[in-house]
Amino acid sequence: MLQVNFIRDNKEQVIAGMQTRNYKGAQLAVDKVLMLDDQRKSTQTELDTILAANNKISKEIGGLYKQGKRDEAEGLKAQVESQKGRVKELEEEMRQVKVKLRDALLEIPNVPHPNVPPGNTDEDNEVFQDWSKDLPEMGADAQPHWELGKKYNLFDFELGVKITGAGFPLFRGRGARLQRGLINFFLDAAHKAGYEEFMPPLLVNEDSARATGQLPDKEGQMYHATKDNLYLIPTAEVPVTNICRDVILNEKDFPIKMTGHTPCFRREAGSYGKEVKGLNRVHQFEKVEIVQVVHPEKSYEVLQEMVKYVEGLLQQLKLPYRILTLCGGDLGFTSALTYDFEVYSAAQKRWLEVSSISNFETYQSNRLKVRFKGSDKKTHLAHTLNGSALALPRIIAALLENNQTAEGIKIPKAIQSYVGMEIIS
RNA sequence: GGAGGAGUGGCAGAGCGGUUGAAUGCACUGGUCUUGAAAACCAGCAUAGGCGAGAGUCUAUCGGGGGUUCGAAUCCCUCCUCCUCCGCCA
Repeated sequence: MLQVNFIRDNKEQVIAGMQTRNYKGAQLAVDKVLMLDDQRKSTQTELDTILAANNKISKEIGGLYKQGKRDEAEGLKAQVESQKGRVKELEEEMRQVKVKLRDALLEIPNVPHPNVPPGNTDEDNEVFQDWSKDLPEMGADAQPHWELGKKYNLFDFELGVKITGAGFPLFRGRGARLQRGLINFFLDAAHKAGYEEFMPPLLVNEDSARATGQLPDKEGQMYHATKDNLYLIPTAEVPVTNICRDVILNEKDFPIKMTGHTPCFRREAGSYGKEVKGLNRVHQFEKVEIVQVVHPEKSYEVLQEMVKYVEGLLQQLKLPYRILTLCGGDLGFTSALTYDFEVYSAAQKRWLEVSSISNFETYQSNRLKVRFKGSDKKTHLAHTLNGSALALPRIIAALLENNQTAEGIKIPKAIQSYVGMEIIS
């Protein structure tokens, strides 16, 4: 979430940003935050005044007892005692106003970067780099990946249903090896690019889920192990970013580059139809995530670097891709600027999103409390960024569909040594 | 899962009801000294929030939450984490 003081100092900018996102009632939401903050301040001022007086008297009582002046001490005791009711009231008021303020702040989205194009839906996203000119033509007999998976026995949705339910694919044989090879390929690439590799826990506690913003906003998106009150991670972003929670860094620690492969669990409640056919949308999938925590002055430079990095991966895989700048209406609530990567799925004749790279500026770090000591010796919030590099199912879908030939599915050179095959036939 | 012990500043470690936001040591930062460094010496060194132009000042925080008390790091309850022993187990 945004800092109250930032909202106070940049009120017009915050409201304008909310309008870019087609947020209704921006002015009202912002005024509510400021009003609640004023209320918080005045309550604290009153409370602090009483507490200061009480503390002072209590110290005097200590002195009086030492001198044996019991009667005087008793009188002062009564004086403090008389304030207790009011203190309780104010403390309760404080608690309530803080909760209200937090809730109001959660309603305020991040301020979009000036480069964010206006617009309402994914139709309005700006194609910032496009390879659509030489899209592969597969012919009428081209098969979608779910047919190819069946044909070559790479994955089995029916068995996934039997074991768990819809949306839990079972990879087998060469399909499983293809996936494992790709994961290793992505992890090795991240390692070469200077990211530290992590294998984090796949269940997280409430604090972690709250810090990266899954709670309370996206509660329904996560699987919840209620007995232990733990959540299955919807992305490695959650455990990996939480490494830096409540940490005060030194400027020389930047940039912090982290990566990790994890399964991701998403309930995707309400999804159905063609959009979710095959591997297009599933409840459990593999993903390699990259996360950076950087100095605020560097974050947009780093965002470009991350885009270039993901671009490099797709080029090595020889997949036709395009990069989109998300418009105001499609931009994630917590992001200031997001680039989506889509690969072309030749048999389905559609673009599939495989990566989303975002700069959250301080929006995430404010909740995480990731700070650093600047050269001015003060603490400041760091900027956080993350992106998929990459999500597996749709990459696999596109690889299978685009590389199908009469002889079989050709494995791109870059990953042959990882997969241990040149062709799936 | 059962029994016992413990959680204090970046680290180590005192304090166990009264001016203790917290001794001391180490680390760190600045200074003196030195050709430079080390050593020695001097000074500084938590986070968040309120008030204030600022100097500053007040409040909260000694694993988390709650309670007792005029007053809690110190007493009580509860939860969490770590250590030791037993049980179970890939």
